[in-house]
Amino acid sequence: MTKENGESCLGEDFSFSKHARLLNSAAFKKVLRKGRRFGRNPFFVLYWHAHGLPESRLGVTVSRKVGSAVIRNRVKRAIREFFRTHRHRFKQDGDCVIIARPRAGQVTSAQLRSQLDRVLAKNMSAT
RNA sequence: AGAGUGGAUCUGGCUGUCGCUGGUUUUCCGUAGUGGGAAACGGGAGGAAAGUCCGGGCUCCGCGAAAAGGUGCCGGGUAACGCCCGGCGGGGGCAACCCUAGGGACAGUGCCACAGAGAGCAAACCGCCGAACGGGAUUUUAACUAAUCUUUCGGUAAGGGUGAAAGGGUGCGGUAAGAGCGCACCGCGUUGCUGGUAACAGUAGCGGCAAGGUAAACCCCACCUGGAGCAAGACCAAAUAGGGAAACACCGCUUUAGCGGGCGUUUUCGGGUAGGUUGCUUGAGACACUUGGCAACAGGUGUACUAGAUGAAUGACAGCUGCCUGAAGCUUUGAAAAGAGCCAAGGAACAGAACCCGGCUUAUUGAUCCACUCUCCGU
RNA sequence: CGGGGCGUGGCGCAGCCAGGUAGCGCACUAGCAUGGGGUGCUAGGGGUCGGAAGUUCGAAUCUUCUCGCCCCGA
Repeated sequence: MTKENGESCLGEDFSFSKHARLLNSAAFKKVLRKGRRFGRNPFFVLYWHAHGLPESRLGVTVSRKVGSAVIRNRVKRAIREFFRTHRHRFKQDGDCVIIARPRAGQVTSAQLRSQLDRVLAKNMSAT
């Protein structure tokens, strides 16, 4: 745990194991109720809740309104890939929940990544 | 060469970097035990994984019948089926071939709107024909002579008209006019014979139109089905609240023993939520060869083990290269029409396992192979 | 993943089981009553019943397939 933690602080580790994910319904509810909405655009809504642990975690919600099972899988993979590669830009001591809105199912993966980049650049500096 | 029919298979490949997930091996940390981390190796979506329309396995509940529901030409296959195969009947196509919920309407009940004279033990509106005689009208005649119309009674299902459907069709005879009234052929029903396991087909005799449609209306007949579903079920088991039992302390009754109460404290028990483990992937299986069978399929031998996630993995990026379309231009064959090659650029669908099988249905890109039919040309 | 329900004018609903005329309320248009508006009265327009096949003489209704929406089971 301690070794891996030191690497992640340097921003060189691109792994994304189970420790970095929200794994049950209670964790999601905690972030959505007690956390704060810090970013929003027509494709996503982002929530943040500080938990005190040294490692940041991610939860992704894609409802059935986004599209079929193939489209939902594509959106989830794009969001997780972005979190994995841009993890150093997120704050390290909290949980993040990204909810995809219905328009996210109508664009390509590259467009999803650029939209996430814009919403993160705009809102992380403000916080 | 063109047009078409049926069936089968596949759903691009290779390399690199960064990731996810389960398995095996090694190793590190920690523990009474369960465990946590790292590295290496080799696995990781489909023909429909979909819709959930059927049939099963598996699990729990129930176990007497009935009700309710389903299936429906015949024979076979199958664990079973509403599926598949082979036949029969009907319909379509020049043909290869395709489509077909296809039992029963003399067991019973219901419905057939509108239109039409009549619509379910049928019916006479216009017609056609005959008779009655008397009255009237018109024409005609030497003459109430003849004809037509009108009235009444009767015959008729040929023709018209209505309708989805009007109680067989065509032809000849027959008749006052007509009619299965008679005859021939077709159709229908029925009895036999022949072929076939059967559905049914063929054929002979008889009957004489008696028997309209609708059962995806109720229904009858034959056969089948208990209900729910892996979020089934089994096991482990926090925090909080609540329940049972015991002990201590307290209160009431009582001389004590003891009995009762329930505020409190401690211990303990079982149920059970979050959560976890299991069910969970080796199977009525797949592939190859072979035997039987027209076939579906069945038997035998051999080979390999081939996804198991659970806020839910199977991905992202880059390069090279096959496949398809291919503007303009260039090269080339050719008299021309047109064809071939190079090439920018673009395209590659439908879609994501959730306990597992067998089917059906629906969505869909491109390619390859096999068999067959028709038309044209050449030999 | 599994189990149920609903699609009918602009909106909310009948009609479907038992097949032949698509109707009700609000809304819309026009006229009348009023000095004008509201209100009231009269008249009218607008849907082939989510889509496609089939059964039937005939389908919103019966059967099959399909599309969309909603609800329930942690």
